[in-house]
Amino acid sequence: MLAKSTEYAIRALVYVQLKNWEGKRPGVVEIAREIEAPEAFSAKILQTLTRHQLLDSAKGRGGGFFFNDEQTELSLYKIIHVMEGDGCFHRCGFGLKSCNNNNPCPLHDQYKVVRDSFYDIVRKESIQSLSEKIKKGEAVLKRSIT
Amino acid sequence: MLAKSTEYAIRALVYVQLKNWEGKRPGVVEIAREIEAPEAFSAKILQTLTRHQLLDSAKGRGGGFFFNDEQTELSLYKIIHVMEGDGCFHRCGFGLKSCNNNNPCPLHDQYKVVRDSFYDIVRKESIQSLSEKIKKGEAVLKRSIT
DNA sequence: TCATAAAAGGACCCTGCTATCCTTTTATAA
DNA sequence: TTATAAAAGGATAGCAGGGTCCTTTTATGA
Repeated sequence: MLAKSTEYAIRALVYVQLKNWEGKRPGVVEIAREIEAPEAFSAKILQTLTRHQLLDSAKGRGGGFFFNDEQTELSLYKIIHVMEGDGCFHRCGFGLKSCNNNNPCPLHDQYKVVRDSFYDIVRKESIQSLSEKIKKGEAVLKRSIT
Repeated sequence: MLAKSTEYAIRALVYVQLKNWEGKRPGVVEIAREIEAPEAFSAKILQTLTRHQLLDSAKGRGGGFFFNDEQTELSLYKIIHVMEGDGCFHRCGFGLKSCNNNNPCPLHDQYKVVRDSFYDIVRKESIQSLSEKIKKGEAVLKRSIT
């Protein structure tokens, strides 16, 4: 459903949030290791996120990634939008270009329900809400080594 | 959500079903034109479908594609399974390899609902049920020219 | 039996997403 | 003020999915 780069982006941002709450600013190497993503590719993705101002970064010694605006919640929708556009919330499940209520494909109504409920999730959930769950131990960011 | 080739496959099969009901066996050229898909690529997909026996074909003059087993419904699930496997019904929405009820990612429960309801749709709906809708004029197979 | 219409099959190309590498810029601590 | 740690950025490789083309096989109607 989501592109791999988008999945990495979300995992990376959650990790940054968790570290920020500990007063730390992780760098690319650490982030990539912890979210189990390739290092160079993670760097590219973090670059994209900072360029679009979903994230802040500090260069030079002691630098790293962090959220400057601690107030506003960063919804998953915003991240998806930056990483791959929002086509997946509009496209027809059947592949038709002009599928809508007036000109519905045979799957239109059923698919719409699925697509819309996914949309609702990514509007509601945010980097902060996901990070909270992990902090509380209700969820995990990567495979638990056990 | 679905691969392009899977979308073409479903549209092609629906078209074949509609034509079969008229007592006709359409060929690749006609099918590709009517479902608005590239001809050579459609041929590849139809080949895959017949090889997996979701569809029958007759070579030579007067040949074409058709359903031999008129009784059994062909669910969308079967088509998806043949075209791209069923990974999309099991994969974690967050990209984690070992995400499950015991080791949930922060999106696990919400995403599961979406994924499962999509699964239900493709188990219930079939080439026949979609074709019926089009026959009754409740839905369209391609952009209505108007 | 032969010309022809049709599907089957194999080889290949192209594009976009995934991923890597190397250089440049920037900030800081010593 | 200089060595170093870190992100930014550009160029490019790898690969899978999407797509094309050409040859082979098969059936049939004339």
